[in-house]
Amino acid sequence: MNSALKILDIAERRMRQAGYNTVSYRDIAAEMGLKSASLHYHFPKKEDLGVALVRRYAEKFRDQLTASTCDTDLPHELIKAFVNIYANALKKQKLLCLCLVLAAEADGLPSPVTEEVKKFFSENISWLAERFETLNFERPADDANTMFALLQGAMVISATSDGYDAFDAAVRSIQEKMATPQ
Amino acid sequence: MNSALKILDIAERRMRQAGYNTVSYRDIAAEMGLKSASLHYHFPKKEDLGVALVRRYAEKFRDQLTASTCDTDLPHELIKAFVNIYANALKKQKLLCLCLVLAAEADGLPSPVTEEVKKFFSENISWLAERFETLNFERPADDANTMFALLQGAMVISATSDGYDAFDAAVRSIQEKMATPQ
DNA sequence: GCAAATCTATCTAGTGGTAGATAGATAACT
DNA sequence: AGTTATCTATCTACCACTAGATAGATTTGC
Repeated sequence: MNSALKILDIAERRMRQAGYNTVSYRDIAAEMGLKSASLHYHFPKKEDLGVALVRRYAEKFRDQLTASTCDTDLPHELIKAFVNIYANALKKQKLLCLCLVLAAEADGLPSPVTEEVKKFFSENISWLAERFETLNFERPADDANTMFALLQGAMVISATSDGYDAFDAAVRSIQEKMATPQ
Repeated sequence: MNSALKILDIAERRMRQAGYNTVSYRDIAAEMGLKSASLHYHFPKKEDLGVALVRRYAEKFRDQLTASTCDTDLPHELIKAFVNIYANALKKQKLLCLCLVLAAEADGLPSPVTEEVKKFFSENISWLAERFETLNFERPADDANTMFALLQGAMVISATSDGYDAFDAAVRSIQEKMATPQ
């Protein structure tokens, strides 16, 4: 019953560490104490697992966006809340954004997976743009793209760094420039 | 003689499209009209190929930084020149930064490869920081990290996008905010 | 100057291992 | 009894990598 969930949990963690192609049914099964064939019962093809993974990830992300911390009229607070979603994942779980990792190997992915990743990006950038618009930013769409891109970039750079200096520096600078839109 | 170069060219292109683990000696050899075994003469282990690839990439990047377009005292021009290095790769070759792709799957890479990627990032951010410093930016180090992270993020997002709207939007916004540091 | 030795770059052939995936049996729960 | 979930066993395809041979170019020694 919760085997499917467990598979998703393990697959997500591993993919966020090393990418889509490095993760194998064998390894996931071994960590669960199952045989790799059993995983195909839950996710017939790896592509199915990939799609399910991104869909669940997008859903969890949506939940975080509707959480209390994002419900503010202060630009500074909103930006901080959004940044913290990724900052927490990076520093506490030491994991990158699933969709960032997948997008980096987009051409090597089954196209249904790439499609889901694409949706995740456009959905989140749109969400940010809408919020910026209600906060009367001058260029809400551009700023949303900038904010989102900056976070993804700061994450991927810190994947090979020892600490989080690069991430913090990148974020610090943008927070100052964006929190005062006028 | 230039087989090694050809291998590097093909491997770089393929890795920048689909990541390290998706690229195989077999596929590279097939494209060259050779047998995969022959590739091991030039690069004994895949790890050797990976390291050589990042080193050559870093070198080519260094050359672009010392090119005439980057030799300017106008913040606006410098930023534009730096942005164009990646914008050109993305739009003309439809390729992401090699190190971005590799960093996204860092935990699945041989550690010598990850080390080279790390060097590439720190080297380029340092270069930017130094230039920003001579241009009297208020926070040169932070701005360098922001600039670099933003570009990497904008690239990875546009890997799954149809056009370059997201990339252009992200870059447009940062250019305005950074070109007027005071 | 010629012969021997070495180097370069490729080949054929094969190793052991891992990938995702399938078929069919079996167990467990309801 | 039927559904759910896992098993065993197997398949085909691919992976990185190695051994050993070969043909041609280059270098070395006499």
